[in-house]
Amino acid sequence: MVASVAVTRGMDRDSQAANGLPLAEHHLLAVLGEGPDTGIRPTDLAAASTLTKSGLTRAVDRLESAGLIERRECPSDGRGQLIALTAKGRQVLRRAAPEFFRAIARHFADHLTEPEIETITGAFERIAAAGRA
Amino acid sequence: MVASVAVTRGMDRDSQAANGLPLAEHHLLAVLGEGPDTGIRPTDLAAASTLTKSGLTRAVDRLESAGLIERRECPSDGRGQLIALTAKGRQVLRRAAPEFFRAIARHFADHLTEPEIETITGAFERIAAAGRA
DNA sequence: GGCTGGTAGTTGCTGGTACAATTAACTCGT
DNA sequence: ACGAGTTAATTGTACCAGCAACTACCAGCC
Repeated sequence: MVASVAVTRGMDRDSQAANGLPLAEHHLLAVLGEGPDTGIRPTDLAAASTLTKSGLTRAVDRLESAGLIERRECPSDGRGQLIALTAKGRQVLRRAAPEFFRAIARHFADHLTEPEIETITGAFERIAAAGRA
Repeated sequence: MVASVAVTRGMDRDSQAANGLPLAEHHLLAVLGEGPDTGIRPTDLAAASTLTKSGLTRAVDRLESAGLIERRECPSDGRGQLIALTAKGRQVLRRAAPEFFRAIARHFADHLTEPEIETITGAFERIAAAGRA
């Protein structure tokens, strides 16, 4: 717990310094960047992030006001929507990526050996999946 | 990040259900329970927890109002103080411990193998130490 | 077709946390 | 012994997150 908070806080500081975005919001952009261009459903985005549905709503509000993402209507479900990166959002993400990876190294990966990283990645993927269940 | 938030949130729910205390506060009691009976300095307690100094001040306020800990004057430093468990706090901690360990198992350890736990414990201890530096 | 049960997303509200500035007390050099 | 600089803890402020209640929409059954 202590370690994860230390890493998260360090990354959050760096993220804010680099592009003004809190870590959670940068992470949303990153998830969107890896998804289909048509966008991702808010519920799925919440599950892939560290936020609940309500927290996601506000984060999406902020990012939308900043012009980094947009809400689109969902063709298959009148209640739902699709969240997608704007061109600006894509650019911000691309420019921030190098520093983001350096931050991961500084706060996390540099303290570990290669086999440790393998182990941790696999184990935590399993835990995250269990949390979604 | 996603995994650690999932674990933390699950544990927090369980902790609140078990004894009405948020995870962060239960953790403070646990740290105090393992320290010397004379108490621990707030700054050290903050470093051993997930809180900053200011967050710690409020958490200590709450736990003190609840009668679980007490602030004592620090004999060696007039500015400082020593935070120590009260008898009631010690009792609450003891009663909550079994369920707390079950929660760790449910949300974390049960998903992992023994060697994975070894690896992760060592690695994260290192990261936590780096975060304190 | 209409009704019942369930799901998607939003909003009012409350509480916790961090940051920065503040006060009080310690330490070291002269 | 005194003053400059540092450290311990608190507080004012602003923000972010979650829960629970709400609205709008979908799906399946009679």
